[in-house]
Amino acid sequence: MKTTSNIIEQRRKKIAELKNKDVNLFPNDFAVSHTVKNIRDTIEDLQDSITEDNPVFVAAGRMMAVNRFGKASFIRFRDRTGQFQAYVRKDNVGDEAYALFKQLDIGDFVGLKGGLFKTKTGEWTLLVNELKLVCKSMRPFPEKFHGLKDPEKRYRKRYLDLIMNSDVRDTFIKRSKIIQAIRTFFLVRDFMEVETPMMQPVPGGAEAEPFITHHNSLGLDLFLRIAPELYLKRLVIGGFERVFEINRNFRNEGISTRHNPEFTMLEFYQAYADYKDLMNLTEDMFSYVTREVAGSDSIVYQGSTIDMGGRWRRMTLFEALEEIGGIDADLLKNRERLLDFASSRGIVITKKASEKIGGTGKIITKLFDVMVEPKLIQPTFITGYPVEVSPLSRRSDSDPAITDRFELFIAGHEIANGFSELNDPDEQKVRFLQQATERDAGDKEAHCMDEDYIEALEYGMPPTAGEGIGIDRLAMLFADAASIREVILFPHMKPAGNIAEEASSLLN
RNA sequence: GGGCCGUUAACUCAGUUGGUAGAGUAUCUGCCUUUUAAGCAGAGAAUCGCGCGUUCGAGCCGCGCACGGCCCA
Repeated sequence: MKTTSNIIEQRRKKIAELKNKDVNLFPNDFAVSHTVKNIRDTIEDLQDSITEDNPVFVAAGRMMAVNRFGKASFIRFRDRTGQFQAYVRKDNVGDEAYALFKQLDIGDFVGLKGGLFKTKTGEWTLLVNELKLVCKSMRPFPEKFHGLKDPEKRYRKRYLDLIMNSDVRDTFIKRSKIIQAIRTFFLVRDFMEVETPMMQPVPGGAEAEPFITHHNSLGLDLFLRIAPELYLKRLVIGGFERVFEINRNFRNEGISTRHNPEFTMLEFYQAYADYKDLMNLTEDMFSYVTREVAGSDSIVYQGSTIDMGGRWRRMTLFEALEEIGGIDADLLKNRERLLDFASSRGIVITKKASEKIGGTGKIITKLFDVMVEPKLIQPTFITGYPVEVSPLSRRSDSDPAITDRFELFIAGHEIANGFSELNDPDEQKVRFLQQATERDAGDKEAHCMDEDYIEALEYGMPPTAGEGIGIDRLAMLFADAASIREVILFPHMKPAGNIAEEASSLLN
């Protein structure tokens, strides 16, 4: 315990007085029969026929503001459906209840019963006949006008952020709606929602460094999943031809405005489809979600209007590099010139990518990240990814150097990644071995060999296409949020001092 | 990992050249039965993120650390 503030002491004292008067500060028997929305809907429906006696409402909520006038007061209270004003008069609620009411604070929960009237200024207001304390708050709330702004406090005490900042509330309501819309979209298309392991003996399905955990009784190290991909494809092999999962992935990498170590991913797989089908499906899905969530075909993100309806531009990686990145086509075929070009632009190519013998895939995708990606504001599918950066994708029939794969970019962010699945077990094995070589060379993000997955493929996976979509980044788009922390309820933070100490002593 | 910025009352923020800390809101007391950032009168409230240093003297200058934000890797 660090600070005991004067303001909290005062409140504690008041609480002690209430207890002495046998006031139950935390009752659990107040029966709520109306929400604020019910009240507003009734006003909408009945209008002029409303009197102070009829109809009568019983509502409850947190007191957000109080204007006291001696023997009468206005309060504003809030429930999950909205905020409403109530008027508490001593001669209406009685001396005893009004005396109790005078002891209450902003932040307390109250139960209210009464009819409706219109104030001088024309605002419909609950005329309280009965008032009960439903829950006492022991701490002072942030100031009503400026609210809670300090980002560190907002993230650490998200509950206060949600109470004080309505735009934050709206963001998370929106996020929930996005996920529900996606779920509906898939369910009506005969996809089945599944859950696959979060703890995996071999981490796979993506190129990333995993978190390691340990199972005591099995004496076994396990990895928090970096992707569900290989398990979802096992389900396709098992006969679930259309599956999707919306769940958390964990990647042991830095934290930034676009990265949280745990993040939410949608992955879905459809048998007898290819990557082109999925591009069409993605357009349909985004168009549907946008209409459901934003109520139109477009959204505004960081000042740009983004058209989410209709069909989107499709171009290959090389086309994008030439046309948008302004890179000469001949350059793209020459490894040394590519490296020179990158260094002349101050683009750092990692050692493992530049030293690697053979393909130029990693150099090219890096150039793309820097020179093209930020410019892809309107939704754009990029296709033609090199085989070496796509270890799980099916090789293109027309060009053996590339795969049947796309990525989707919106507002300069990678939003989705999809491809026709590699279902030839022997080739998959060769690809894994290639990755293993890179792993041995020090690339911690290279894909792991997964023998069990190869065996599964050997039983036969029908032609299938699959896709992953970052839900957090999607939520950022709809919420017009510049940072991923604004769309994750409890983003990861370093523990604040004493919490870290307490946690370590807990383990010892 | 690097650069820049921030951390002062419950909240939002000021704080001059280095001279023992200010406002608004919130809180407390009194008045007030149609307010809505209510009003009037009064009062209380600060380990200036933490540590070390410089100095007669540090919120302010220096060094280190912690946490956070933005940008870069």
